[in-house]
Amino acid sequence: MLRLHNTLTGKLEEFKPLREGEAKFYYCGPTVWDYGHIGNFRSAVAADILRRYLKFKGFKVTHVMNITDVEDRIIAHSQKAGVSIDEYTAKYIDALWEDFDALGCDRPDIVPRATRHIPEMVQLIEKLLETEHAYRSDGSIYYRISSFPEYGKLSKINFAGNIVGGSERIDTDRYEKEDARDFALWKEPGSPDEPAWDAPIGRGRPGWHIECSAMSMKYLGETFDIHVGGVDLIFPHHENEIAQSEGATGKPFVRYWLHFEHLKVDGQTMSKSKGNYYTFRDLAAKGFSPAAVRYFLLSVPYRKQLNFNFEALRGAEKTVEGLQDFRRRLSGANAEPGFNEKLHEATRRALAEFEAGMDDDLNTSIALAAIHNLTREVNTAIARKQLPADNQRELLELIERIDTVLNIFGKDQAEMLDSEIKTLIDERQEARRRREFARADEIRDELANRGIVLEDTKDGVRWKRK
RNA sequence: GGCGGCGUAGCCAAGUGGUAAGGCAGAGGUCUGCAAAACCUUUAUUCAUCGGUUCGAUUCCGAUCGCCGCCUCCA
Repeated sequence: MLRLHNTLTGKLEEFKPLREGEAKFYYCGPTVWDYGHIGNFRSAVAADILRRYLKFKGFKVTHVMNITDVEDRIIAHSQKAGVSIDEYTAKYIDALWEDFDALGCDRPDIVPRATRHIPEMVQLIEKLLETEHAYRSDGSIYYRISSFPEYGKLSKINFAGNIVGGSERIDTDRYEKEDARDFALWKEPGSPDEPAWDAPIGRGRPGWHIECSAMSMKYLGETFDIHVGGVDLIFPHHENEIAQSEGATGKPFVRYWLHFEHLKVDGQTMSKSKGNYYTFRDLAAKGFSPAAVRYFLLSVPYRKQLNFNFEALRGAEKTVEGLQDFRRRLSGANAEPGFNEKLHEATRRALAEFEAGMDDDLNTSIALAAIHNLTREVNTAIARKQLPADNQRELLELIERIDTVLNIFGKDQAEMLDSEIKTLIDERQEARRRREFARADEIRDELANRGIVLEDTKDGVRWKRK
């Protein structure tokens, strides 16, 4: 039984999809503008884990992910560069998918683009105008928050003692709004050459929030199962999505809201000005493997703030190497026919603990602990040459099954070595046999320089690529 | 000022009203020609601090200190 923490109710709730056996979710992904920092990828990996675990639990999953491409900054920069929005965003989006793939995230089923869904947004705005949830002012269209009494139910922000009260930060330029909280649905272009769309509601461009309401409902229905995103989106973005969608349809918008916590760096906010701002590519350039980054990002439950530093990432690198070595060792072990009840029990227990952890609001820490406990036990059995073939098979199946969710064990290297390297390895074995260790070490160093790491075992030499 | 989250060993951290998971690093050992890997043993009388409730608190309550986020535009 999968239980998820629902921001809407503040409680851990059993996940029951709208339609038996199907799970549909919408992920407010990174904006094109700043997709690359590792905080964004923590969310991306968390969404990936959710998707994969829903599949693990047997749900047919529909995963929609948005990459915002009508942000003001994008418009400003594309204008400055003298290119279209599409031309401007293309390189960011290509890079995003490259990183996404490298991090072992499955591509979402649908990636709608705001720029391709203007008619849907316009339609939604028209509906909101009809129902008096929206009003025109000064060429723009705003959402009337006073028309939606439930406003604030997600973020639980107390507006009474807050915004209207003492804040000096109210934007006094915004006189055209009826209420300071009202937000733009459709914006009049600031200048004639600013990118804008002609529509029955007037020439303009969409406000930020409307795209998610329009696109999520288009692909997932007016009410759908899960909506996820970073905690920073709870207010105002997700609050506004609820207001727009429920205002327009009169139906509940989303049943489960999940929010991913932020990443800190050395206990501090990650920011460019602090010089502690890292992109995934920065880390890759420093020699960290994508698997290590993925492991690090998923090693702590998504609702906990995760503190990044290089010592921790080095730890993740070692851990992932250990897990991948384990899989290789397991599949390469010379197992005798037979079956060991105790190992079978350990295997069964590991799966049960993995699933119990994941069922508890996707507690990956617990899930990983179950795996580590199992690998130690199995390593001991292998070291003692007490791994029967039936257990070996069962264990490999388990790893494969668990890895459909975590995707950290790496692929089995079925790769063949080229003959030159193979000859060198044989030559080294021969040198070792003759106890010409200087020569043997020389060859080992030579291979290491070519990225081949050797390990001598009782069953012969094992190699891996570094 | 309002609201929320967090503070657990050198590092990343899980967790619970009943006496601290897991990983990395460290120490000792086994194995090895040496490595590497793996295995074994070991590493928090203690969970920011101070009070309170309780038979019992890291876990509940209050205060204090520190860190993070939201409360404004843009996303």
